[in-house]
Amino acid sequence: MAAARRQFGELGYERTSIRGLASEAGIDPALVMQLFGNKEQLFSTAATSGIDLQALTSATADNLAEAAAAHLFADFEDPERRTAAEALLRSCLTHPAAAAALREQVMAPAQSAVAATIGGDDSELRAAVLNACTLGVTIARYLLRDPVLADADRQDLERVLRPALEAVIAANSRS
Amino acid sequence: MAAARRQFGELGYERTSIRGLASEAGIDPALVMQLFGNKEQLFSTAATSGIDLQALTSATADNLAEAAAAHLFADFEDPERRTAAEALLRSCLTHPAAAAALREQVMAPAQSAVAATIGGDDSELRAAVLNACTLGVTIARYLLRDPVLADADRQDLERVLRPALEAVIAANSRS
DNA sequence: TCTTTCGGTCAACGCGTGTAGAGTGAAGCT
DNA sequence: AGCTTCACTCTACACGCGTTGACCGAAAGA
Repeated sequence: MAAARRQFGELGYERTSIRGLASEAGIDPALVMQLFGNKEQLFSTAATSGIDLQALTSATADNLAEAAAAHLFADFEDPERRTAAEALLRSCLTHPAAAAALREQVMAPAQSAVAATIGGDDSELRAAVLNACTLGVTIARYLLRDPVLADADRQDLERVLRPALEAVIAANSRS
Repeated sequence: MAAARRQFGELGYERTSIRGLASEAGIDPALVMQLFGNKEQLFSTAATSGIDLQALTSATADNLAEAAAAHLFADFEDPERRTAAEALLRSCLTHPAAAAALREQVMAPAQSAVAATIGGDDSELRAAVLNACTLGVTIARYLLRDPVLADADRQDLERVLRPALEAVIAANSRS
């Protein structure tokens, strides 16, 4: 199961084979079938478990930008939680179920939580933009491994990113 | 060739088969081999052609945020240019060559151009964050099709996003 | 007109995949 | 001890894939 998450996270859904994953785990491929029924089901249980949006929902308007930035790191700096999040993100552009899961189980709840916190005009759109920006930084840093972002200190990155998030939060009037 | 870009853009590298793409184009799969040699080569010529960073490199510090936002739309609102960009982006998380191409042929040049324009402390890091944010919005809107972002007006989206980009550009002092 | 070349097609190979079903050995119950 | 159940493995199937090399008809050159 840990092997499943690791391979899904590293290779994506399509390139991950049940045979390869089973051999990494030291078990028989057929056992994987017996336990999870399906490659699809294995993926969805591997990728959608361990998603935790509490940090976002419990934030106030004051510390929202900080919470969003911290949330970005919490999912990926901790090796335990990283694999599940990486599995979901890695396949979200090529696997329809992963895209749907990310949209409906991560982005939509996060957006409504953020929208409720910031309020004002366009709160939904601004929440969506805020999440899209953190998504972009996450992808570029941890998945795409853009050299500048991947090698940056967490503090430096947070210091640069936070003004952007705060700008989205603060611009709550139709100009 | 148009069919190749379309399928790579819609399905990603792994799910796109030469057979399927050839039948959409009404030709024989073997002809594709003969013309491009390889699935890999076909992909790289389909995905890396038509990348145009001129809008970014020729921007000044004053209109950089505007140029970056406009650049985001230019690649995806125009159906002609969209397919190539979409093909590259769709596979950038699962196909190593696509990731490398995106990093080295798109993000790195864009970052150095932006960094040169904004200058100041951490210019490289801030350029990377700026590009990551536009990348995130692009992915969420056009690839992931997040409902809020996908249905938003171009003007509304630009109005919300621009303050964020400007904040990254403007925060050019170590606090 | 005969020959060569060339754009294009056909059938096929070898491989890796997800998946199914029969089989096996140990453990637990009566 | 005998039977049942369970966790697990072995073998095999059917399929779709990228790729190849032989083949074919038409255009061009002698």
